[in-house]
Amino acid sequence: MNVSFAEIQGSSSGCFAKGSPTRLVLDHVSSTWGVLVLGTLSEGTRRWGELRRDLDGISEKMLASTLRALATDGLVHREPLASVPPHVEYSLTPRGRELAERMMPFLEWIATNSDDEPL
Amino acid sequence: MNVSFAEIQGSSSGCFAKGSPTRLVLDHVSSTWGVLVLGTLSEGTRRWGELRRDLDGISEKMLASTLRALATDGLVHREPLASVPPHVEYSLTPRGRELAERMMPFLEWIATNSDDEPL
DNA sequence: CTGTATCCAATTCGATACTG
DNA sequence: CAGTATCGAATTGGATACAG
Repeated sequence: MNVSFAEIQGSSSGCFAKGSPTRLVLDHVSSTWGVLVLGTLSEGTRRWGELRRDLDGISEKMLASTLRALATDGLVHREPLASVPPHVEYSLTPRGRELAERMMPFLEWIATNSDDEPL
Repeated sequence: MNVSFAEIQGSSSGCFAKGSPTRLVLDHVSSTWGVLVLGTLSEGTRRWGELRRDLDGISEKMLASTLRALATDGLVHREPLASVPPHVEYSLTPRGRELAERMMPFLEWIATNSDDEPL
């Protein structure tokens, strides 16, 4: 391993500590829907209704709060279109794309190693 | 991005779907304490009491259930030592180490990009 | 020392209904 | 279409006490 966990933690004194900004982002991103929203948006821009369909099983409440959290963290961009009927488009910010890229190898490993492996 | 989210999802038909083994592991690993336990164990073997001290703020209940979940997933190895007083050592399995390695770039990015960045 | 059991508070989440 | 408001159910999480 080229970077140790201790080094990461030490890099900003008590990072991942309860209440730290780092920890907040970690919580947002590592939540069930956070991961799936970021993954879906990594495919491209989506409208509210599309996200709701793609993320099968998500409630409107969770979709709203997940998007708001990620937008606040500067990972997701919200673009309201001045049209009738109203449309809003969601996409990853450059930061969001960076994060999503680093998340993929991780998700890929889980997908290929956790769907049937015995123990 | 070299691997798309859609490809990952499609790779095992409905992976990350609610109730799938993949989703279970994702939930365990992406929980607050799951990440921190894996990170700490990536530093080396730890005893129960050491983990409790290192993971400041964790309750015995959460430590127990997190360790049990990760052990069930085959990511953490539990080694009871036949001694008095009793000792138990926890360490990452080979699979756990693989996962931890893939988690590090991700954690590193959050640590360096989310501790002060404005927006 | 290493846990398990229990109780209780706090939070999360989903379903539904409703607004701009 | 794109949300917000509200309520209740379910889950999570912590503190404490206790057992092997």
